[in-house]
Amino acid sequence: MGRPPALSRERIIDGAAALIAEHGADALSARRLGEALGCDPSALYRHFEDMGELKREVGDRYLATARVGERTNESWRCALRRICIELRKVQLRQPRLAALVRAAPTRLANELRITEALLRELARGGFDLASAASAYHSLIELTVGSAAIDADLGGQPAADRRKAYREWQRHYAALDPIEFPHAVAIASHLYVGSADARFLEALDALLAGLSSLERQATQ
Amino acid sequence: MGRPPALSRERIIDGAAALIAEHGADALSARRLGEALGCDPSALYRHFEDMGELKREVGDRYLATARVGERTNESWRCALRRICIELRKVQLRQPRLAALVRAAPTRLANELRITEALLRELARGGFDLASAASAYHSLIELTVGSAAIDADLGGQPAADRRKAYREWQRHYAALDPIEFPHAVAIASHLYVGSADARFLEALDALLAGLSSLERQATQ
DNA sequence: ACCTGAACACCGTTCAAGT
DNA sequence: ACCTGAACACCGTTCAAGT
Repeated sequence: MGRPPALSRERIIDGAAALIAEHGADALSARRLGEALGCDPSALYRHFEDMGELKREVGDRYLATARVGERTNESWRCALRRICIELRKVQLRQPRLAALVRAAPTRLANELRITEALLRELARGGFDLASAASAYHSLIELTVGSAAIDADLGGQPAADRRKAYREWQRHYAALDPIEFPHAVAIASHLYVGSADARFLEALDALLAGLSSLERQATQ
Repeated sequence: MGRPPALSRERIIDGAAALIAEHGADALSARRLGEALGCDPSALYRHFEDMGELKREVGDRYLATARVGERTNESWRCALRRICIELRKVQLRQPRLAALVRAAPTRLANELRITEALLRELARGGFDLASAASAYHSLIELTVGSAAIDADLGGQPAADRRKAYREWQRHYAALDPIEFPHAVAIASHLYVGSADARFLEALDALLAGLSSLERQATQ
C-alpha cells in the first residue's frame, strides 16, 4: 500500500468520481472526499475553487463514454436518432451528474464531439445553417430535457419504477369521471412500458416534424 | 401585531412559499422557516413528515396559476400549443420549485387539470387512446424537460443570459475548424434569441410530427 | 396536545499555523 | 509549496422535557 500519492487535480477527480459511483452524488462532500483521499478536507481548496468546480470536472468525464462517430450506409435521420439515444444513455448512466451538464453547455471536448456530430448529420440532411441550428436546439431540448425528467427516477431499481407507474395508472383510473373524463378513459394507456420507450416515441415524432418542416422550406 | 397565530399546515406552507419567493428555494430550511414563523424548527415536524413533504406542497401550489380552460374557435393544435406554453410559463416562474414536480406527477388537483386539458385536446384532434397517451407523454417530455434545462439559467436576469449566449457563440466560432467544421460554421446561428423562442420551435416541430404520424395512422 | 431546547451527525469554506 | 486543524456559520432530524 504505502502512503497515498501527493494530491493532484486528477487524483481528486478520480476520488470524487469513485465516491459518486459507489454511493451516489449526494455522498460527495469535502469531508468524505478528504477522508477517502487521506487528506484534510480543506486541502481540496488548493486544487479547486470550490466543490462546484470539482463537480463540473467529474460531470465532463462521463460524457466521454458517448460514441458518436460516423457510420457508413446510415441515413442522416438514423444517425441523429442514434446520437440522441447515445446522449440520453450517458446522461442516465450517471443521472445525478447529468444535472451538472444540463443548464449550460460545458463547451469542453466531450460535449463538443457530440455537438459536432449532430450538426454534421443535420448538414448531411440538407438543413441550411439557420434551420440546422434550430433543429439542433430542438433535439437537445428534448433529449437533455427528457433525461432530466427521468434522471430522478432512473436512480432507483426498475421494479420500483414499474410499481410507481402502475400506481399512477390506478390513480388516474380512479378519478371522478365527471371532472376528469379523458384522464379516466386513457388511464390504462398512460405510463405503459419504459421511460426509454416514451423518449423514443417523442424523438421519432420530433424527427418526423423536423423533416416535414424542412421539406416544406425547400419546396 | 400580537403573537403569531398557532402553527398549521397552511401557515407553514404560506411561510415556506414566501421564503422561497423572496430569497430563492435554497433559502428554505427548517431553521430559517422556524424563525420566520416564530417557532422552533423542530415544531415543523409535527405537521410534516420531513422537509420534502413541505416542498411538494409548495410545489403543487404554483401550478394553480396555470390557465388551461377551453376556448371557443380554437383548433386542437393551437390549444395544445397554448397549454404547453402555459405549463412552461408556470414552471419557469418558480424555476426551483419546478424541480419538485418534474420527476413524478403529483397527481394533485392542479396537475390533473393540466393533464385533463391536454388529453381533451388530443381527443378532439382525433387521436385514439393509445396514440393520445403517446402524444401526451411526448408533449410533457419536451415541455417539462425543456423547462428543466432553462430553469437553472432562468433564475438570473435576462442581460446575464444574453451575455452567456454571446460568450458561447464566440467560443464555438473560435474552435479549430479542422476538428469542428460544422460547429464553427454554425456558431453565429446558435443560441440566437431567447430560450422561449427555442422551445416554441421545438414544440412546433413536435406538433407537426405528431400530426403527420397521426394522419399516417388514420389513412 | 403542542412546542421547546438540547443534542447528534452532518455541511462548505477560510485562514493562521505548521512542516 | 503544500497541508493541517481549528473555527465559523450553517444543515435535517430526534426526543426528553416542559407548558
